[in-house]
Amino acid sequence: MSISETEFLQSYEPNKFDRPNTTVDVVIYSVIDSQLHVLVMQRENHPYKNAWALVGGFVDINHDETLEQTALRKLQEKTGVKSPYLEQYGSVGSNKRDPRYWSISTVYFALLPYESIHLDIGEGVNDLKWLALKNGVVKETLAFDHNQLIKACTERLQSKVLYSSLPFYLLKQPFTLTELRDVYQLILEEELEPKTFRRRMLGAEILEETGETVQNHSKKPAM
Amino acid sequence: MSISETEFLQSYEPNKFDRPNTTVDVVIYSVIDSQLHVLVMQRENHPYKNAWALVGGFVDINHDETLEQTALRKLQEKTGVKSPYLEQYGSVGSNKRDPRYWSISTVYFALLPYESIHLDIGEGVNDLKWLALKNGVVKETLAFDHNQLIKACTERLQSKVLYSSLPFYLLKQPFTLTELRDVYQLILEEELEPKTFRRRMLGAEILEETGETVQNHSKKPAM
DNA sequence: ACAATAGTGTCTTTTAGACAATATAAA
DNA sequence: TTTATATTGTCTAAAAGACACTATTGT
Repeated sequence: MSISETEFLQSYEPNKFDRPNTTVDVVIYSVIDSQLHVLVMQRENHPYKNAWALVGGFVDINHDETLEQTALRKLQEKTGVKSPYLEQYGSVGSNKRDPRYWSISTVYFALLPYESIHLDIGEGVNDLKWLALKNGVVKETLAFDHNQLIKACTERLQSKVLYSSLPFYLLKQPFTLTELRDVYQLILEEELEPKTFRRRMLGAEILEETGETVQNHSKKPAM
Repeated sequence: MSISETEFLQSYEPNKFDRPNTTVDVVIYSVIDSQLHVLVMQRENHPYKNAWALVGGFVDINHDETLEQTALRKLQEKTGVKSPYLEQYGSVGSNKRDPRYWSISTVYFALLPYESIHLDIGEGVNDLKWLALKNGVVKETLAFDHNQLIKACTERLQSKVLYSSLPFYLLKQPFTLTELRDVYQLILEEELEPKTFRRRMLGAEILEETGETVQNHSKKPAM
């Protein structure tokens, strides 16, 4: 009196149970004019019509093979970048965060050098713009819980930065050690001792000296 | 020629779009006989009928208000524990990981003192058992991608342990510093200098001395 | 007294921080 | 030469590691 797994799968009906909506949102970071920014898009449709929101959208189970592919697809649609630094922050899910329905959003964050970005507004979106981050938050009020998501992602980013190479992904290669230190300082919102910073970076043996020099103001460093 | 948000919401039909199945799985850690263990349940139904799997199940949008509540519900059903240490690892989602359908699992991990657990098999489950962790993995092959999930969670746990108080949640209070050190060593799978360990723990000012002593083998510490 | 384990003293090494000193190139 | 910024030297302070030593209690 039992069926095999094959028989079970053949008769499986996914729509027999109520399920949450599932979306992916991406916090896209870049450095513009010596300030950390996040990309947002203006929604063309309800809910939150005309409000600004994180880059994101529904998981398309007919085209996306994985959650990460949903994130990459959204990111590429808007910025043209195919292989960014992309990391999952985590998921938020509740019956309150989206007025339509019980909703889960899996949140990713991406780090892109500004020079590699070619914005493309695409469908379902009125406009795109960059919002400056100050103290880990943006001033403008965004759709859904997206202000909170930015805050949480930025805290995660800050906590990971000091002993990692994440900020590399915000700069176009090659870069000087001073430029790199500036980016660390932007993210952490605090000063770093130049000497200590160099010691750590060179000690980590991730960097490679190019021999090139820069005629910016005075001397020039390596990468 | 446009409708208001209220009108939009009234006519919203969630089932118009295909959506993934959404589940929550919990990696429940506890220390038994000086070994780190993970709780698994034997599935009563297809798919993977009779195979062992992490404690978990579908998000019930009619009863759960948040994703975390789904995790807490599952955890309480099986262990009776109401307020464990619970943290989200993240989500995995793909069209391959569940033979039924495109599936997202949001993975949590929990730390419980073994003494506070009262196992309850409940419905949909044949049996429950603890699997010992060795080198961050369990020997037995589990359903779905659950072996990978345990591995990933354990790595996360290891990376967070050293400068945190997480292992406190695996011990029943009060405990001795030696017991605490043993737990750190179990998780990290390496020896810790007793002197250095005491310095750090007492320096962190999270612990409180009880004055009590233990007649275990010889002398006795504080908490 | 001895064995076993808890806990301390203290020396060495490593790492971070502070900050003065030097180097280079543009104006 | 002056100025601005990059880069180094070096002293100090804090933390981690090593390891021998002392303390307590059951046998």
